[in-house]
Amino acid sequence: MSKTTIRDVAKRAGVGVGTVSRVLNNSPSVSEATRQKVQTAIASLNFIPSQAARRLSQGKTMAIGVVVPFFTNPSVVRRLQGVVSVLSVSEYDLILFDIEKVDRRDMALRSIPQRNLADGLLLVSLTPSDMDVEQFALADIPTVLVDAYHPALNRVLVDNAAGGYQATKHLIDLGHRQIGYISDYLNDPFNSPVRDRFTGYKRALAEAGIDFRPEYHRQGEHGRFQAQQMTHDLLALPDPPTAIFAYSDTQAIGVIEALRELSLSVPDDLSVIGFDNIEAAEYLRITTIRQALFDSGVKGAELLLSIMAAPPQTPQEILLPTELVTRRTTIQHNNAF
Amino acid sequence: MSKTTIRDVAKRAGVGVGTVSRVLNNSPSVSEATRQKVQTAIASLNFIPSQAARRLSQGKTMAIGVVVPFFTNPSVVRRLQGVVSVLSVSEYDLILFDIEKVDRRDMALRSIPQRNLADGLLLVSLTPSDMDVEQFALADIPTVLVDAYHPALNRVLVDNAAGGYQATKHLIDLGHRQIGYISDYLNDPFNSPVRDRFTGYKRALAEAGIDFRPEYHRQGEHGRFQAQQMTHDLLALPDPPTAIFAYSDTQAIGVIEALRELSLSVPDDLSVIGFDNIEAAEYLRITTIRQALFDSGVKGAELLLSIMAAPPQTPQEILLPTELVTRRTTIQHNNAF
DNA sequence: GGATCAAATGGAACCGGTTCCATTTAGCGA
DNA sequence: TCGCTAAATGGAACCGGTTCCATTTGATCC
Repeated sequence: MSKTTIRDVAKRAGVGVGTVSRVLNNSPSVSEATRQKVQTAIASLNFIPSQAARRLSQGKTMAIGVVVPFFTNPSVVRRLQGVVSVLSVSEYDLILFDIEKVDRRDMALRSIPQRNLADGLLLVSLTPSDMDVEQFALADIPTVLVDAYHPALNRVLVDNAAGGYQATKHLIDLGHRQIGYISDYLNDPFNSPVRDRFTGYKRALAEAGIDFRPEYHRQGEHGRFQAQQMTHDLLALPDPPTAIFAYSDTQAIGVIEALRELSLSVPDDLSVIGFDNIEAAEYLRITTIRQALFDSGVKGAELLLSIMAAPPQTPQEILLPTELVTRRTTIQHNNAF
Repeated sequence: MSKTTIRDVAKRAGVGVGTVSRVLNNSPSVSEATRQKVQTAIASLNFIPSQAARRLSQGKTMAIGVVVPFFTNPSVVRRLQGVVSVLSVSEYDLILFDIEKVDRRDMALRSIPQRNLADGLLLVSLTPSDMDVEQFALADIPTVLVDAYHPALNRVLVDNAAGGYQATKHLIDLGHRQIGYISDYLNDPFNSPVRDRFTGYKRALAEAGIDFRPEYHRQGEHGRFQAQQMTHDLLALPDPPTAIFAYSDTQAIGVIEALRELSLSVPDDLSVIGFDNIEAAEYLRITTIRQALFDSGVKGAELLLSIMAAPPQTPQEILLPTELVTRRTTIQHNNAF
């Protein structure tokens, strides 16, 4: 029942509303004696200033909207944790939006800036369309992309092409020449990393003089079970790969489970490399490409805060490196020398 | 630059502000012709109603505050995913608060209802103090606890004592009589599950006529590495346990890593059982106690929404069951029969 | 002692919606 | 055609803060 207002406080303290407001905002131009009187009145009335009223009169929301797709995806969660670690110690509240369905994407992305309930927007692993970007500009809302790209927007990126190259190169260096790639759908317009890693994969193959074999590339919905199925498909090939590069660690886990089903040994029968270095990859000793997931969230949040403080002329870009982490799922291939 | 207001729209459409407001809120008492005029004006001015103003005049925030401790804890994340799955399709926004430090707990819990920026509050794995609860009542803010208990508040609970009993009973049934328990600090006032599971552990021992041996119980900060260390301590005992019950799967992973360091085999040399059934437990084939993590979040969010719609007279309680999931880290103990 | 100026304070106007009451308009029956 | 009621509409007041301008207070200096 916090219906006490600033005017009640003013009356109780025997001062004007402006003075109470000044006390609330630590304005220096209030005498110590008055400040005390007001503080006493606030305490005795159990007064709680209305955030809504403050927001309306100041024209600021003191909130940041964070939009994530598939909140169940572990790498998205890890990035979000980085975002949260920064925002939870900032003066901004974090409003979380989860977009599970593609058809909700457009609606959500359009409605968030419109309702202007946030002073800034952070999109994680989500590529906005040109129309969305236009909306952001119209609403004049500072926006940062994490793990997604748009030329007009500030972004924190991971060098996915380099990562795809590193992964494939690692397998090639181990003597593998038949290397499968299991990934999400390449033609998803909102998922550019899947294409970038594929580019790196093909470049590594080309450099090593290995022809790209389309039948070695399988694509499907992202997920452990789908990857498991695709692995079975790959291994049913007349000339199956000796190593598999999985687009994500989650998918690498699916690959490994498929092999377990077939009583095949990893890495002796087949080498597997993942991507992301999520926690489970460490537990399962999966060789993978580490990308700074948590850090990308941190950097994204920091970038957003700095942009909100001082808007840059041109979109900023932060590029994070990838790194090979060698564990137990990849091994030298015993070529028929 | 969304400085167009409802008055601009009214002028443009040649109607009163009240009528525009009615159109915005789909009031039935507007003629179709007028509605069209207003819609046209809204579209041509690119008008965006201010959420802040609406909130102030309506006295509702249309937001729900969700507070989690240690957002990096996988079981907390899983619960949160359940919460998000419900709220993201509701008409409420989700404001996320993460409390990493204990000293921020009090401040956060007190300030959230105070700033009344949420119509409802959901605390995950976080026990509020009596003083906090008083604040909630004072602010008249509907509150639900998930995985935490307070007599005056609505809650969604897991039967931790039963789970602790099940875990210990399972080990006893396998022939183990020297059973260690690795846990968080028992005296943490805000962590009641740790005590409940301990109670179940002791009850199972007592029923089997096994004396509780204090040296078999180790407690420390929650975490994989801490559990790893405690395992080393336990195994350095003159008469070490043959099985270990870990308070959480995360800690069970630490136990297993310690054993790997000692070149001991799980489960042949030592049986290990965890708690929670997080995803990694499945990958690592860890025997554990399943609790409905995701579902607890779903139930909590649903309960909160229903309470906000119709406040119950007495605090509601939902109790979720636990279930033994047998995998590869526990095995029959070869007793000296 | 009086003039000057800075500090402290009061309070109306404002932020942009919603709501409710007063007023106008339309529809219908006699 | 008049009267009555219901539907549609206009707009002031309000939500509870902030801000800015006008005013009061008090100290300083000549």
